[in-house]
Amino acid sequence: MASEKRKLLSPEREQLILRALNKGICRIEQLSSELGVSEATVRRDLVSLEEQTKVRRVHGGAIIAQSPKTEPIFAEKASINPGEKNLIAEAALELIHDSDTIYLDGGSTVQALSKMLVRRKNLTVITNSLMAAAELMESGHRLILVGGEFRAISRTLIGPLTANIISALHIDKAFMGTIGFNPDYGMSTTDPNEAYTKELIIKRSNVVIVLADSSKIGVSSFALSGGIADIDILVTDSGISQKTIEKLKKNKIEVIITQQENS
Amino acid sequence: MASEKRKLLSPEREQLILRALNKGICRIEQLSSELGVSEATVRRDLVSLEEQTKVRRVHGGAIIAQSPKTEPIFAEKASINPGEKNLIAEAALELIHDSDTIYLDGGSTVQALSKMLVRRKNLTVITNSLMAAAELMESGHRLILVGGEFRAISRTLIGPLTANIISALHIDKAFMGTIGFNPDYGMSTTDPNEAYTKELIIKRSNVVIVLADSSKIGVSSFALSGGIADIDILVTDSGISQKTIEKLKKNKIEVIITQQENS
DNA sequence: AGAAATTTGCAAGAATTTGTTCAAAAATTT
DNA sequence: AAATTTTTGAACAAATTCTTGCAAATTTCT
Repeated sequence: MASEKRKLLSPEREQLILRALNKGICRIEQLSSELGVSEATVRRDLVSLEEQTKVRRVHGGAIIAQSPKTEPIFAEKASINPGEKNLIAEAALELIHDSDTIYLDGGSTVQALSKMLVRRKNLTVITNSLMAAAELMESGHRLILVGGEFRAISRTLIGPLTANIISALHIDKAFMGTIGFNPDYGMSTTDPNEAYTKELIIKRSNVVIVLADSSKIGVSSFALSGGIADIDILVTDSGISQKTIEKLKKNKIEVIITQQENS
Repeated sequence: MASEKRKLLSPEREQLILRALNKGICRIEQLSSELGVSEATVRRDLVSLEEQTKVRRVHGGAIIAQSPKTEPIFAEKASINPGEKNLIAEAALELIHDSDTIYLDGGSTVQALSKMLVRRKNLTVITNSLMAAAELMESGHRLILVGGEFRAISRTLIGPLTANIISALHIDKAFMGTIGFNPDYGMSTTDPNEAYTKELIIKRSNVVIVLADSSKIGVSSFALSGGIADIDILVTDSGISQKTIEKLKKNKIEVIITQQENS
């Protein structure tokens, strides 16, 4: 779609290459013609990107590396730090009361919360997460899926189509997962379509609650998915720094910190 | 028959092999023809995948290493006579070509069809069935869920909210399951909301294909979910009566009858 | 503008990958 | 248990892709 005649500088090309690679694997020849440079140049860019561990080079092309900017696949992610995630989910559960209308976002922490919802009654649960939906199928709660395009890596429904249903709903409390949480800018995630859906939800919610363990804090990913001003409550663990807490409180964000686990 | 336009890079092949293996396609020869590469190359890929402990090689093919990863997301209820349903699904699969945009309804026969879609490439699959969605999660096809209220008994999304997304879509071929199929009145089902969603889909589809084994024919349920005039093709088994076939042909419905099984 | 530094494109040699062939190994049948 | 068929592993050739050195072009700095 972009055949620019103007010469591109290497940082610009690398950005374009990364964007192309986000859609999957790309071969050298294709990148060369899309960017209008020789294959040798593409190779050099890829070498540079590989040194930054952003890309994995393979014979004939390259694919995005599973770096901190990319999500681990769902199965792995769930097992990284289950104890911490469950503590955060427990704290979040305290915010949910019988007969609430809540939204559950994707992500393993929110997934942990969904497992606990049997302890509440008569909820209306709206979600874009197929994992959460599977969990709640037999729960007896009213369950609404937002619909939209399926994103395999996060097992969520995302993209413009989600707007059709989300705009018809009203949500009391939205429980959001995230890839990165930056106390200055807000939440970020890897996929612009996923970010888009998150922003839609935030607009339709009375209270926005972010569930993020402290390893997410300070991390920035590709696409901004909700600014600091949109967030009402952050639930996290004790790994968060005092400085960050102060900064968030200045932005009127309530910070809930789980108790330290005794090991 | 297979669409082999460009060369695939080894990571792409490995991805496809993993997908195929998840579906039970496990012989070297099958993988070789699916991917359009020689058997030696498939073997080399399998060796690589085995080194990553993603696959276990056996004489004649390979099997996936971690089975309890993707399978138990949505529990599957054992079907009553899977043989007949699979035959119907096989016949329906012949109506689907690479790059089609299709809709998959709920029901076990349509579910059987969804399992076979790995044999097609680059489909856009729209569905309201969580079972079908679970099946297609790793398939590589584009997958769109319609969203809406979840009905536990059928594991489908139904009701007025589904209209928001369905009305934004256009469908080539809709594969519909049903509870009852009456040659005079059409399809019927037990839940009015489910019937409502079925009718929406039928309105947005070029070709409406009903998958119903002969035990459904003549049965009428509570809520009408699609008149005879809306139906283009019926795929069923040889239990259908000649009289019914005549009646349907008068209504311009093509009847596809599966071959009798030899046991 | 001119010079220095960096980047880009090209091409030859090196390295990978892929398909084919064939003997050894494994499974199946007689 | 022997014979037949099938599958596997290894070696080799052909084709593609990668690396590297070098000249031309572009950008940057003074």
